Amino acid sequence: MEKNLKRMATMQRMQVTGLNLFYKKGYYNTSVDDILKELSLSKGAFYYHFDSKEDFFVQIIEQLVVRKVYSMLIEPIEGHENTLELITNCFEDALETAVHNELDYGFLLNNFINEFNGRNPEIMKHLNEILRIWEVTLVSAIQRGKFNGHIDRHVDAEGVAVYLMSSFIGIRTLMVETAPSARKYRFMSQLRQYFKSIESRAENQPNDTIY
Amino acid sequence: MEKNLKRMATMQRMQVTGLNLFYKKGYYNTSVDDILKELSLSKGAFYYHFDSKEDFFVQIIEQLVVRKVYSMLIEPIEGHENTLELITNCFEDALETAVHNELDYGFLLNNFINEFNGRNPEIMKHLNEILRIWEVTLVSAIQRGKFNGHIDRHVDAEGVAVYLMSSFIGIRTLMVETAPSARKYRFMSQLRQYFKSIESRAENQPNDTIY
DNA sequence: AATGAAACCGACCAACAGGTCGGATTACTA
DNA sequence: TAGTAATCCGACCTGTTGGTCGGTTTCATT
Repeated sequence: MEKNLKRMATMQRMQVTGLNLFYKKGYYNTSVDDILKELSLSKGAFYYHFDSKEDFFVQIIEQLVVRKVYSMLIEPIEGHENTLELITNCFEDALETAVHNELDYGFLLNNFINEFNGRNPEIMKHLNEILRIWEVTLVSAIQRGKFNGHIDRHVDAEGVAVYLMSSFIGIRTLMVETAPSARKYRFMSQLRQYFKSIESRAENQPNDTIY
Repeated sequence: MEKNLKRMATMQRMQVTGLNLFYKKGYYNTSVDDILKELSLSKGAFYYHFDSKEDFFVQIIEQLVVRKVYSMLIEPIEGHENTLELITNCFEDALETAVHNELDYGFLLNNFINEFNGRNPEIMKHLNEILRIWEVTLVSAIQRGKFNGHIDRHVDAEGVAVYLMSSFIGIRTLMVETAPSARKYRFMSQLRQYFKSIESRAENQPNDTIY
């Protein structure tokens, strides 16, 4: 068990800087040597731990990307309170992080999906899987909201989920390079506006105490 | 004038297949030879007409991408009728085209922005410029709507524009590979829902004849 | 101290990238 | 039809890519 410690450490070091570079420069535009140079490691070390560049990236997805998406977009909306509020805060936090991130290149998933779509089905499978989990999480959050009475019973949970994902993916692209903070603010305002339109009507009036 | 005819024809042929390949495989992942092979042309012909691969791409943006965005997203919403309806129809058409496009790789602008962001400022300048024009067009459409009385006077035009762009960019990513038609339908439903929430109140009631 | 496995090094390879260039074709003009 | 300019060809150059491999270092165990 403890033998693997060094192995794990090296692999993780590679994966972390690998993800950073892939995110910054793109997968196809980042060479294995680029990553190795940053780590002062050799080709031998790399191919000792990973079968290929592709295998390396798949492991990055499974080890790092999945976790990132989980902690950023999945777990924050798994509570049982007012789900619209949960989602609002979740998006707010995620976008705020992006604003303060000095080097922002947009939504990780979006970038990679665009890069691999139609080119690498194997990797696309992994990326789509993450999207699917996000979607499922959102759908069940909306349904919880409907059950809780926070969301109007007539709204289409799947529709709302798709709409939310779309807008989030898009705003992350729009926030790179051009007025991220202002755009975040405008986006959040309109998101709240939209949420108001799918809230249960009783929510807006004082006569919602149905106990 | 007529001398340039052949020149123009060849250049355009190169640009058209160039754009297709760049869209399909990405800029960095498409070699000049790839394009030339498809056209049965030689390196010499390419570098006779274009200074470099980058120059080639810039010209593609100016000649083809700009026009595409214009005819697809700008011109359709420049009318003076109910602008929310114009935008709805515009998005509907654009997404429908995407659904029927056998090989769809997402929103052209989004793909390229993700690929060049942080890597090629020169090209990013051109892409951001197109985004800006789209934004301006949307903003003035919303303002026209407010003036017309179709849109509530209190809504933030810039906010709506950003929200619309975001959602469109995002849905185009979500429509690749996974249930494009269903997602398009859900998206459009929610877009209409959102639009209802920014319509002028009088619009929803029969007592809106203010003449 | 000896040993053997795990971890790492770095020279090397074939394939391919963008770009050059001297020459061959083609097409227009006189 | 001769000549000249526009167009195109394709061998070639230099640098980079993902990947290989024989060898060296590191380190726990005996």
